[in-house]
Amino acid sequence: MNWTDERVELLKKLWAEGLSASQIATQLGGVSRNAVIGKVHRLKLSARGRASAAQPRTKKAPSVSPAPVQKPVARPVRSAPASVGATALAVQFEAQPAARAMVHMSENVVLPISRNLTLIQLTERTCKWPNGDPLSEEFSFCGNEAGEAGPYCGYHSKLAYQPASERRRAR
DNA sequence: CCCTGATTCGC
DNA sequence: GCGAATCAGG
Repeated sequence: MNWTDERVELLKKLWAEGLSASQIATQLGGVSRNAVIGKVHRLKLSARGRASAAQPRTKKAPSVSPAPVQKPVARPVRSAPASVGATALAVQFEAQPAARAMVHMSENVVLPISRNLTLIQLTERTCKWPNGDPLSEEFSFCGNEAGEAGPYCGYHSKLAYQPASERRRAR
């Protein structure tokens, strides 16, 4: 990939918006974050808007208290393979408002404070539970730290539907 | 270990 | 000019 005017413009824009070099790299595609940083320097853009200051990096969700949290959801029924996708979807949309409610309830109350990442911000270790309507502007992914077992954080892995074919199989 | 940007230097 | 490797740091 070469630095076309277009790509340079996009780079400038995203850099000004405060995205990290790696995020910009994944958006541009075909370049590494090193390449982005190198280019940024050659363009003498290093300063970057001064405004926002330091790094927003991981704010940890308030520490987990063992407080018994009720599962906000109806569980998917075990059979009906055909409707399974729909069932999972239903769970998702039912769970979400409940989860929000939980956050606002009291400070003792626990979990799902999502980092609300966009698709491109996901890594192999961020929870990929979707938040909200995929067609809306606010659509995001949970983004909390995913467990070693799967693509979701501890909380969402309990809500996620696991296809039988992936429940116990390598290869 | 995850991530960040900065710098160096062979190409 | 480019960017991988490396460094320094949160």
